[in-house]
Amino acid sequence: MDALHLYNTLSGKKEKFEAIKPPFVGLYVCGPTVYSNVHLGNCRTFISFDLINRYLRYLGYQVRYVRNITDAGHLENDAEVGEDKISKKARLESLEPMQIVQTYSIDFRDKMEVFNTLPPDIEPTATGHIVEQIDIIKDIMDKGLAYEINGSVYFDVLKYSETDNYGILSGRKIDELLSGSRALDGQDEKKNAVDFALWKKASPSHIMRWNSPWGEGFPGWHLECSVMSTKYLGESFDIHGGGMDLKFPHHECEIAQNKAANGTHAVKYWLHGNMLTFEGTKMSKSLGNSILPNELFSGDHKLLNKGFDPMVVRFFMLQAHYRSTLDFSNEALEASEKGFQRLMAAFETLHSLDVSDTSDIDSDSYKSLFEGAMNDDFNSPILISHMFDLVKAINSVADGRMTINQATKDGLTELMQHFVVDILGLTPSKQGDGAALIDGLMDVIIDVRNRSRLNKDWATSDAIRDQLKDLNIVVKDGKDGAKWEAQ
RNA sequence: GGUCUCGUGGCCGAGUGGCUAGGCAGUGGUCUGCAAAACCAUCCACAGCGGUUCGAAUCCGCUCGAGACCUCCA
Repeated sequence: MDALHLYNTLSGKKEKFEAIKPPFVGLYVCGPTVYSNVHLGNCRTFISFDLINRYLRYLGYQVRYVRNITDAGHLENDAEVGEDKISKKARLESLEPMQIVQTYSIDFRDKMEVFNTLPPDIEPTATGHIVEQIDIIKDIMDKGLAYEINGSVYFDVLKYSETDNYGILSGRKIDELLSGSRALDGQDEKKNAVDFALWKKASPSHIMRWNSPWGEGFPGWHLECSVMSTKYLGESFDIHGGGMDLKFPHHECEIAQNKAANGTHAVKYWLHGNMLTFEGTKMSKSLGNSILPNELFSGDHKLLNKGFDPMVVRFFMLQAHYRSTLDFSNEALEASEKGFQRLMAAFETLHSLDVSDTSDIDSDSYKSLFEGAMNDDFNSPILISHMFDLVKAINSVADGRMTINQATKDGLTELMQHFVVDILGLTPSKQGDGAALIDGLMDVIIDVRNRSRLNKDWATSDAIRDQLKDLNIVVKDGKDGAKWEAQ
C-alpha cells in the first residue's frame, strides 16, 4: 500500500488514514490501572501502540501521544458493593493509596523503558483530574442524560439511546444487554442494569474520596478517559487505542459520555490491540496464568526454561500482527531469539560489506516493501519477513556471491536504521549485564585454570586467581573442585 | 444463554480467489584440526463435509473445536 491504512474498529474496515489537522496527530491510549505489577499481556498492548506511535512519527506526523494512568475510580466488583481497586489493595497492605499508585507507576514506567517504548508526551492521572470529571458530570446531568441517586450519579443509557447509538463501537444491542445482564446480585439503585456510574458515593470505610456536589465520593472508571482525552487532544482527535478487552464497556461508555457532553463523537479511528494468550487462553492475573516481565527476563518462573532479553520479547511480539492473538510459549520465544540474533547480526554485517561498482540489490525496492507492509495496518510480521529477505541478500554479499555498491549500501543502512531501530524499536541485546553470561564466563575461566593446575602450570593458575581477586572475585579450591564468589 | 472472532506444515505466525510470507526446528551442503557458531539449499500446510467458480487455504452453508466480550481486565 502506498498510503497508511488502518483498521478502524468503529467501521470494521481498513480505512485510509487522514489526519484531522495534518501534520498533527492526536493519539490517546488507555493506560494501566496501577494496583499491581504490569504483566506481559499488558505490555503487549503498549508495545503495539508504541509501534504505531513510532511509525506515525516516521511518516512525518507530529504526534501528541497521551496515555493515562488510572489511579482511582476503578470499581472492583458489582457497583453496589464495589470498592475501588486501589483502595482495596491499600487497606490490605495498610498502605496509603497513593503509595500503591506510586509503587506500581514506577514499575510500569520502568518496564516500558526496558521494552524500549517511547514515553507518552502526556501521562495524565485520574486523581489529577477530579475537578474536570465533576464538571463533565454536571454537564451531562444538565443535558438530562444522567441522574443522581443517594449521592451517586449514573449515566442514563436508555435515555441516551433515544437519540444516539449506545453500542456503536461494540455492536451491542440494548435489548440484549438488558435481557442478558445478571441483574440479581445486590439489586442496585440504578434505573436500568445497563446504566453505568459517573460518580460513586464513598462508603464510610472508603479511603479514596473527594468532595463533590453530590457528597463525598469518587469518579467512575470510564469518565477519566473521556475527560483527559478531550482536555489534551480536543473534542475531536485522530486515534484512540487500547486493549481489545476495553472495547466494551469501557470505550463504549467513553463514546457515550463524549457525545452526551460535547455532542461529538470525539474519535476518528478506534484501534484495538489483541490479547497475549498462554496455551490459548488470555493471560490475566485473575486466571493465574500471567507472567511478569522480570520473571521472563530472568527465567525465574515455573513455566519457563530460561530467561529472555527484553528485546527478544519485543521482537517476538512484533512478529505477530497487533490485531491477532499471540500465543506465548518457550518454544516460540526461543525461535524468536534465534531469529532476532540473526537479524541483528546481518544489520552489523551490512556496515562492513565491501562495495563494488555494480549492485545486485536495490535499496528502493526494499524501502517500498517495508513501507507497504507498515502502511497496511501496521503489519509488522510482513515487514519482518521482508527484512529476512534482505538478511539473505546481505549475507550473500558478505559471502561474495552478490555485489553491492556504495549508494545502495548507504541506502540500506539508513533504511535498516529507520525500520529496525526507529520503527520496530529494536536495539542490540545488552547481554553484558546478564548474570547468566557472567556465570558462563566464570565457568570457562575456572575450567582453564583447572587445566593449568592439572599441568602443574602454577604460574598461570595463580595469575588467574590473582587477577580475579583484583576484580573482587575470590576463587576457592576445595575437594570437589574450585568455586568462586563475588565479594 | 447472547454477541463476536478464529481454526494454516513439528512450533510461532502472515496471507491474496489462480503466481505457493517469514522465523525456529528437521534434512542436505559450505566452512572448520574437532565441535559449535555462521552461511547456503530444501521437505512438510491450510479442522471436516458440502456448495459457488474454469479454479478456493482464501467466497457461502453446515459440523466439530478453540477463544474473547456480556463483571474488573491491556
